[in-house]
Amino acid sequence: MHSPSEENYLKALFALEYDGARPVNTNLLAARLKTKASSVTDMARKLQQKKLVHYRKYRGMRLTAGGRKVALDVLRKHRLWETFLVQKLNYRWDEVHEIAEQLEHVRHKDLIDRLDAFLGFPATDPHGDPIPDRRGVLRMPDSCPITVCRPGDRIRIVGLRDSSDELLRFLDRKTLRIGDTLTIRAIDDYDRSVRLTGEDKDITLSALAAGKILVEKL
Amino acid sequence: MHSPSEENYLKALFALEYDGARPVNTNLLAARLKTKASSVTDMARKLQQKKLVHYRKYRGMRLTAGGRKVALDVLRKHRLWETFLVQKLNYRWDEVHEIAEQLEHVRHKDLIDRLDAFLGFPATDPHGDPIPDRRGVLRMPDSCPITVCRPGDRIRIVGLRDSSDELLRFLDRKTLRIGDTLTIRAIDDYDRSVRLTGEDKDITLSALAAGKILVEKL
DNA sequence: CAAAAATGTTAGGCTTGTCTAAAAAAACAC
DNA sequence: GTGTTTTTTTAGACAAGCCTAACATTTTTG
Ligand SMILES: [Mn+2]
Ligand SMILES: [Mn+2]
Ligand SMILES: [Mn+2]
Ligand SMILES: [Mn+2]
Repeated sequence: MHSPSEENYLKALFALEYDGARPVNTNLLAARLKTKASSVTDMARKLQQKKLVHYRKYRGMRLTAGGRKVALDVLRKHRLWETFLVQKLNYRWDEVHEIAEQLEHVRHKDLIDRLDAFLGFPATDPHGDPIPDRRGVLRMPDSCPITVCRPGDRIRIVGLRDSSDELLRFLDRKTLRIGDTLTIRAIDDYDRSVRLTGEDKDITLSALAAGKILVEKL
Repeated sequence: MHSPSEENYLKALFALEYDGARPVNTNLLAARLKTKASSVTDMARKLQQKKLVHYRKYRGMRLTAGGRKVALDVLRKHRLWETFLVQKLNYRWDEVHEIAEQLEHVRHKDLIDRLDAFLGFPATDPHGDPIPDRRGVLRMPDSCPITVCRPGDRIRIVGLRDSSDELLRFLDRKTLRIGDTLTIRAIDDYDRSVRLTGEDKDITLSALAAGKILVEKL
């Protein structure tokens, strides 16, 4: 079907398009995949032949409907395996990405649907990212960064703008987790830093950090 | 470290040595891996360079201590993943081999030890094969084929001579499983076929089938 | 033990995925 | 709009892993 490498390219392509890059530039994809532009060009031609992307020389790539479906299948696998690793094997949320990066390429008829059932059909992965369903439908999160909240708002943390290990460990140090319920106490006029309180916490976040944390208003 | 292909060669080498082939012939390994003799020769040279096998032209291969350890690690992973697939994802025992063939190559510091703990440190896989411990120690099974039993013996099925899908499905049809306790009723003088009874079964096995089933006497 | 058969190795080629360096095209700047 | 800078593609190379066909060695056999 598709090689691990092809799957990685398609998943990266999906992520970049999701973030608004349309079409996706050669160098952008190269940076994301830590590879060289020339390798990306080679893969672009191969994926185009397989009708997984639209590609015109010097004009970048876009996923076709078929390529998008493959990308969503890989994303589903990635996020379900991450959920397994955290919920069942007690990994920390900053340790699972690289393992899932390998597990997402394991291929078998209904392995992933059985894993989904075993995990109780989770809606999101350990980082708060929505898990595509088996048809490839991705729930659009109804959330906003903390930076757009007002003092007095009651909020719940539902996701992150990115899941870099640095951000994840930062949140661990602040004892903030997906699902936490908090109240915005104040936003400082000088540096837009945010003071929040929860159960038994009183936390101050820089505007930089607050901008990475996605919440829903309660 | 080692590529999936190298790991597959080492695991196959271990299995063939375990069955008594020492040294292992090029063609034997080629048949086992469904590849060509010339590919095996190529890999022999590479594994020798990595000091994972001893190899002399025209004389076959033998695992070194290092190669044996790698093979046992892969075997451990294979059997633990098989156990996971059967116990947690409800796969049948004849479906899990090919999936484990992929999962065994996933590499991460203590993934397999965590999986081991999650499964409750199983001693054997779904086919009754012993699971090497983390140091690479493989418990030697104390079992014999049904064919060497005598009428009147009380036995427990503990393993199989091979785990081919055909044998596994044959045993399913006969409602025989690992762990079943049975009594040998008779061995026919004409064709050495065996009649056994258990809980609520009365089964006749050909000598061919009986020779594949490993039991311990109670 | 010499010829024949079986087994194993080498030579050369293919594919996938990667890279560097050179060339081409596009975008930017004045 | 022309020249410069940036981006992208092409050309050519390489490693891994596999293949076929030709050749070499070992084993078997009469
Ligand atoms: Mn991956
Ligand atoms: Mn995630
Ligand atoms: Mn394998
Ligand atoms: Mn097994």
